[in-house]
Amino acid sequence: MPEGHTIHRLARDLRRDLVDTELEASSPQGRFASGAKSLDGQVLTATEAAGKHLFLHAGPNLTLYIHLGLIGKFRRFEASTNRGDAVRLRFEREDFAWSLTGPHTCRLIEPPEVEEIIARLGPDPLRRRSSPDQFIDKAAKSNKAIGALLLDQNVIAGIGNVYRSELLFLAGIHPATPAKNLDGGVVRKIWDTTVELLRLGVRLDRIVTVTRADANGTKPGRLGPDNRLYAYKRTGEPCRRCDTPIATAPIAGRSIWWCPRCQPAR
DNA sequence: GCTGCATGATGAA
DNA sequence: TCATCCTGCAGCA
Repeated sequence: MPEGHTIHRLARDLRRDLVDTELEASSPQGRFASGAKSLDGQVLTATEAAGKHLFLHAGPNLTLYIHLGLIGKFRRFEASTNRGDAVRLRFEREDFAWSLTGPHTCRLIEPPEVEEIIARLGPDPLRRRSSPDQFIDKAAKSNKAIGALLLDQNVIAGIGNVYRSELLFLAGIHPATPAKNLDGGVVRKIWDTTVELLRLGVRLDRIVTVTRADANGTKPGRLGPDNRLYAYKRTGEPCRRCDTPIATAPIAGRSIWWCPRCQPAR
């Protein structure tokens, strides 16, 4: 589930649940035993998300750095449903627990590394002061397909495989279009849409891109599991706007989906 | 029960 | 570009 919206939502939920409290940390599965031991008893001071990277600050020089990767999850369980198994890190409370499974990265780092990680990311549409300028500049100079560029975290941080298909659908751009062929205004518009969609994703805690108009008046939050997206994984199904079958092909090593009519090749 | 895939990133080739 | 890592679960026998 992890694109940028997931991580920012986690930062928010973990902040509400755990900031200013003493952590009760353990590593049931054992792979983070020493880290959990270091965190145990520390007070969580702040949480922070940058792109798909999550930072839990426990004091001025101790930060837990988590990247969920493709299959990682960080979930909140009621105490009664709290299960062990593959849990890399658990924060236990009286009534609930946060359980981290399958993360790509989970380790303790110090402030300089936090800065390095954030510095090498492209602008994150969900961070307050981020500006699209760098993204627009890089796009203007890139020979890469826009479908590939949107996945490059050094160019724009937080977009994943679902959002890249959906953003290009909404922009009416064929995913194989070289980024530098796109007008700056078009790229800026992609950014604006990304801000909008990621924010909605944080609020709903799920990816929804279909607009009200295309959902026949149904509120996006009420859309069923099969009508929240325009293109992603809809191979052969009719486009929600023009009924043309959705196409797919690999770009940057992963499948992308588009509507051949709404997003014609140029 | 087993296989393969998944909203990701990396290091080797 | 490809294999690899991490886990869970849909789809299949």
